[in-house]
Amino acid sequence: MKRDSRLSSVLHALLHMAEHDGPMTSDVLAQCLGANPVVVRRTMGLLRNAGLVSAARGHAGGWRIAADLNSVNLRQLHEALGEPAIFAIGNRNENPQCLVEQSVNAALEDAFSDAEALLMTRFADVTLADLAQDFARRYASRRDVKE
Amino acid sequence: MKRDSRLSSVLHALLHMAEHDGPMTSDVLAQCLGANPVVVRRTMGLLRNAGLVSAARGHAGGWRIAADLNSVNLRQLHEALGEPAIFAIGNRNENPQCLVEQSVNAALEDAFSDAEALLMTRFADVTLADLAQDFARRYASRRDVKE
DNA sequence: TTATTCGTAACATATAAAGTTACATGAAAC
DNA sequence: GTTTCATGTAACTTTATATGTTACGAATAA
Ligand code: FES
Ligand code: FES
Repeated sequence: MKRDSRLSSVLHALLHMAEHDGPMTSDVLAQCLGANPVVVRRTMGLLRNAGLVSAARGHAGGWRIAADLNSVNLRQLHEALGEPAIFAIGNRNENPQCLVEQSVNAALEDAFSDAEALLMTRFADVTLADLAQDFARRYASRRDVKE
Repeated sequence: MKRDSRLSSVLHALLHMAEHDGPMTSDVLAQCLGANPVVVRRTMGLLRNAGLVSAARGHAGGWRIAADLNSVNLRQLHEALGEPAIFAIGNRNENPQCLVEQSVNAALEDAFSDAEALLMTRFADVTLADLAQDFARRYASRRDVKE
């Protein structure tokens, strides 16, 4: 299965934007991510719909963050992306008449929903500001190594 | 992404086999699951490699469970299937030089590995015997409704 | 008026799960 | 021993979905 990497992508883009003055264009972000500008627009458009970023057209246009880094967490971003399916493993048949399949599905769904709940809790706990700080720490320690 | 439904499939097959005397052929299981006999052989073959089922060829051949229902849990089955990827969401680039991406990946992997650990714990807690019992309960309560 | 940039539809490609065909191998029935 | 039944597997096809690409319209500033 091909994994959905949009959350990773938008995080990368947002952190890049956080470290950058002024708007960044889809083309620049796409080059940064090793992705396609249209895909960037498509994906960032979802964040725009959620009010997390704003877009401006024309000269000196592009994307900028429209929220406080402290107030945006990973869960919000996941939601802004439409809450895509988290698991690559699933039930064969979601609406089985067969009682055996019902038992199987119930057991699996129990386990998966617990794991999903934990993941969402972890996501809610990490803000863009946290990531920016982690980046700053990594940046500083790399400079230490160089010196 | 297309979700991997093999765990669900083999559980369905195993419970069916648990309720059934004698071996069951790939064709019968496939019909039960609404799947393909070759896919059944392919998938059950992994369980055979793990010693969980045995296969016999020729007349009166087929698959049978080769372990105590109490001693087989969902985690073992997941492992027997080759521990396929659990998440449909992932990092864009697993080996980034970019420090921003490193921060993003680290944060996401933290959250995902916690969720995966919880899922594996839940899986380890559910045995085939548990599922068979749950099935028996559902079967009984359906008969109650009918009467 | 021109250059730039987003917005979006339509189509193309890539990847992986599941399905399918084909045939070899082995075991029981006759 | 020959036939029938069943697994074992390789090779290929289909299907689903994420991502990429092309094309063009709309808005905005130089
Ligand atoms: S921050 Fe732009 S390439 Fe990673
Ligand atoms: S148990 Fe065979 S169809 Fe569900």
